[in-house]
Amino acid sequence: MIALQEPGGRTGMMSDHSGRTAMGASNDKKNRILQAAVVEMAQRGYHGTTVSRIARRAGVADGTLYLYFKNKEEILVSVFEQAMDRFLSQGILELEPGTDAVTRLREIVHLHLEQVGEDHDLAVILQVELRHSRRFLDLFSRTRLHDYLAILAGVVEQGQREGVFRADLDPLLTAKLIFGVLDQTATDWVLSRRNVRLSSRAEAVTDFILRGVGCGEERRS
Amino acid sequence: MIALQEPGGRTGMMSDHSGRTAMGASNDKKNRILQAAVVEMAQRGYHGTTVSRIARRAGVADGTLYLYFKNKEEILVSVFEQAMDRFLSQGILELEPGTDAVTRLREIVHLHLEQVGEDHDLAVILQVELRHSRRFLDLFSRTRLHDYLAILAGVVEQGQREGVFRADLDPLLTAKLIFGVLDQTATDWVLSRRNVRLSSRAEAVTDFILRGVGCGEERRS
Amino acid sequence: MIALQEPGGRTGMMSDHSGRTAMGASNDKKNRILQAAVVEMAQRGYHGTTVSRIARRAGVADGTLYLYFKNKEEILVSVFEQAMDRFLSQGILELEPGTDAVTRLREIVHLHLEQVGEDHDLAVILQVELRHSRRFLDLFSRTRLHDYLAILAGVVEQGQREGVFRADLDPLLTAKLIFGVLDQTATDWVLSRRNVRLSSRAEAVTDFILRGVGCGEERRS
Amino acid sequence: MIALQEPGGRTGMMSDHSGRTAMGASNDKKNRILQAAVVEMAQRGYHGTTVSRIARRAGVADGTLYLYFKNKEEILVSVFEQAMDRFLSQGILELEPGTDAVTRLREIVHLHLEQVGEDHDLAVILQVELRHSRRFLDLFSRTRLHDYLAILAGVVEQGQREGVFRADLDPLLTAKLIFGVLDQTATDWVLSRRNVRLSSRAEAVTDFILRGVGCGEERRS
DNA sequence: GATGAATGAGGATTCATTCAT
DNA sequence: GATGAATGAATCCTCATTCAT
Repeated sequence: MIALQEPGGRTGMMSDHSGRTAMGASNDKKNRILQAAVVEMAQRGYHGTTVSRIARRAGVADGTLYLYFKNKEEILVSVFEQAMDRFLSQGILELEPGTDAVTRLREIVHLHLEQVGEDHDLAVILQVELRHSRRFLDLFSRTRLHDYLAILAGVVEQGQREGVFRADLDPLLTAKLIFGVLDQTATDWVLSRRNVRLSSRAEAVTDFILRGVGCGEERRS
Repeated sequence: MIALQEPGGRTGMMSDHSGRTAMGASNDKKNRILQAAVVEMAQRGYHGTTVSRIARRAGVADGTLYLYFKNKEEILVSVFEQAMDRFLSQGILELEPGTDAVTRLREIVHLHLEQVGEDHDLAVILQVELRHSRRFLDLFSRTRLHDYLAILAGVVEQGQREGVFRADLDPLLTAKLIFGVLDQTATDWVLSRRNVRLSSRAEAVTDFILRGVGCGEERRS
Repeated sequence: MIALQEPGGRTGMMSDHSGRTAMGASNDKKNRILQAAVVEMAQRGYHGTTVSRIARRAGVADGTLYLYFKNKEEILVSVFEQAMDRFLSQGILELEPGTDAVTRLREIVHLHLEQVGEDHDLAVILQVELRHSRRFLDLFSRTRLHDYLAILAGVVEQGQREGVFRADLDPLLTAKLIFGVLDQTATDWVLSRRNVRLSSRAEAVTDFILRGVGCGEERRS
Repeated sequence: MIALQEPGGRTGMMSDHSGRTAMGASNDKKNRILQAAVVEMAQRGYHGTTVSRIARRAGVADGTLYLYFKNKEEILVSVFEQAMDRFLSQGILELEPGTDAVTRLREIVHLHLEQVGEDHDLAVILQVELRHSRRFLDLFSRTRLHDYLAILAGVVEQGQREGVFRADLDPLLTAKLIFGVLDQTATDWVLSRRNVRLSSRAEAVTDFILRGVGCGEERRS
């Protein structure tokens, strides 16, 4: 699992009793660099982020970054991957498939918003910086997002089998629309920066997804 | 065509009867610069776009850009504004409010996708490059997008008054979710670059917005 | 012809009356950069030469170098080519072929040593820095040096036809050995840096080439 | 094999009876470093050679190099000295002076070309890399080369005493010209990299040195 | 003696912006 | 208005050297 340690020197102390200093320290430093890159990128944006600033924030020399990453781009890609990993690994991909489609959808919506809403820096990266170039966006779309959409599409199909979702839906297209709703909600939250929890919108969003805007009368048109 | 404001306010006076030379030429040059910037930005991305390349493509000297724009950023902001203007001005803002909400929504969806799908360069800018930095995203959100969302919210309210949209919807929140669906559809199209027309998805999208994924049975849960 | 102007602002004045300032100035600046590179390279060596130092010596900004040269390497290659051009263009390649082989050989030896001995900075570059890497040495060998050796070999053949050079000599091999004698003489002069003129050794060198070390008795062994 | 001096002077004491471990191992590691440096330098050139690469090739840590050499330059100087030592120690300096001058010259030529032609890596260093900078060239000229030239000059003088070399030759100057011929032959071989043995040219070279290019008729001019 | 992680000075290159013509 | 040569600040990256373990 990829959990970020806190930077700031605390983790250096708590090497338990395992004496695994070598790798522990190395991992620690790499994580400190990544964490510094996250903060820099969230604050200054992808191109405003300089190697020197990351190094300074991480408390290491500029050259040290190159012991852990091939170049600047690799650092930033790692930040993206970490953000995605963190977003996806904590729950969404492991939702037990036993439950019914509606419940699963509800849980996914909740988890999605909860994950994004948990760390504002990572949220900025996920919702803004990650979209930075077509290259990244493509990368993002074709790897992680693809898995995510597959899960959503699976839920749609499950719902169709259970007879609770409309049978005429194209599962993948629908998955993308659902993702659009979630993504827009997250981006709106990142930009508006109100003091509400992002996940507090989960209900309304789920409702929109399940029922749309209509109240049923339109259905026969 | 979109009328671009003159910078500096001077040339705006000498319109019409003065012949097209003075302002016509000026406007022409400025437009050429903007057009060049659009193409460069769509091809190379926001940060890959250099002043020199824009100038070369526009067929003017580097220094000339600074006669029409204060700096590079202003050029790019103008490109964004132009993209938004072009997107919005062609219909959406002028939809006659006489029709019923469902029809209006259907028309908006159709127009949105048609507009974005019309010019691929502008679509890339709108869906990808515009999202690069929080700064631009903020700008985008707070100005033009805001107007757009207001219109969508208005349609939602209209639908509620007409009794065809659920009364418990928050109009603005719902407007954002609708926008999310449209935006995701557009982004997906830009990235996948298939040879389908973007507007061919209008039906499915409208349907999703109006009815959601559920088939009604879930409504009472 | 590639003659170096003097750097130091004198040439800027003497634009005659042609008013060809644009290209004149441009050429002037490029030459100033090249001249500065020559001095830097002679003093600090190939790798001790930095772009900044060249720029400073040339009296221009660092970035200006890149208006005239693609990168640092191109500057240094130009210096080499200039050194070779200057060395070869002034006489050796244009020796009238009417004279007898011995006279021509004598003239070549004299010209070679005179050319190299004329400008110490260029001599250092020619005799030391040019040998800097196999890459340059190869380049040097395969282009300019090749022409030079062909001329020398031609003189050898001429001498053989005239019956004054031994008939059993391989012309090209002999040309290389002659070049070796000249080159070593030049390098020795560059390194020893006595106050003798390099060309003062021309007689002894010619003599060595023509007669070798033996006094004839050895000939029949 | 060439005995390398110990740096720091300490280990030089504990020779022979102490077993081969202490000094043997030390010498071994130092030699491995030098060998690695030779290969790296021949392949990548003087400036392309990094401390890390030498260390990696030698199978030691970067820091270890600094236990045996003060800095990078000292390693490279040692490589040069080793190359020169190896070149000179194997015969040339120990040619028995009993023989006549012509035979000795013939032997020197043969040995020179044989030595250089024996190890291509060392040949590259001797003929190309050593010439990189005036600094190294000076070092080269003033130390080992000086001894070599003295021997050549001695042979010239001997030949003059024996009456087989012309009496009007300046011995040292002549020695340099002879060296020039040998050196050029070696460089040419290194660069052309044909599959001929370098020493196969010994005859032609000796012949050139002894008789020059003339066939005697010119002698009285 | 050995290690190799860490350092940080140094250098090539880009590019937005200016300004003399 | 138009030009484009010139600028120089800014930035990524390399690599010789050190030093705690």
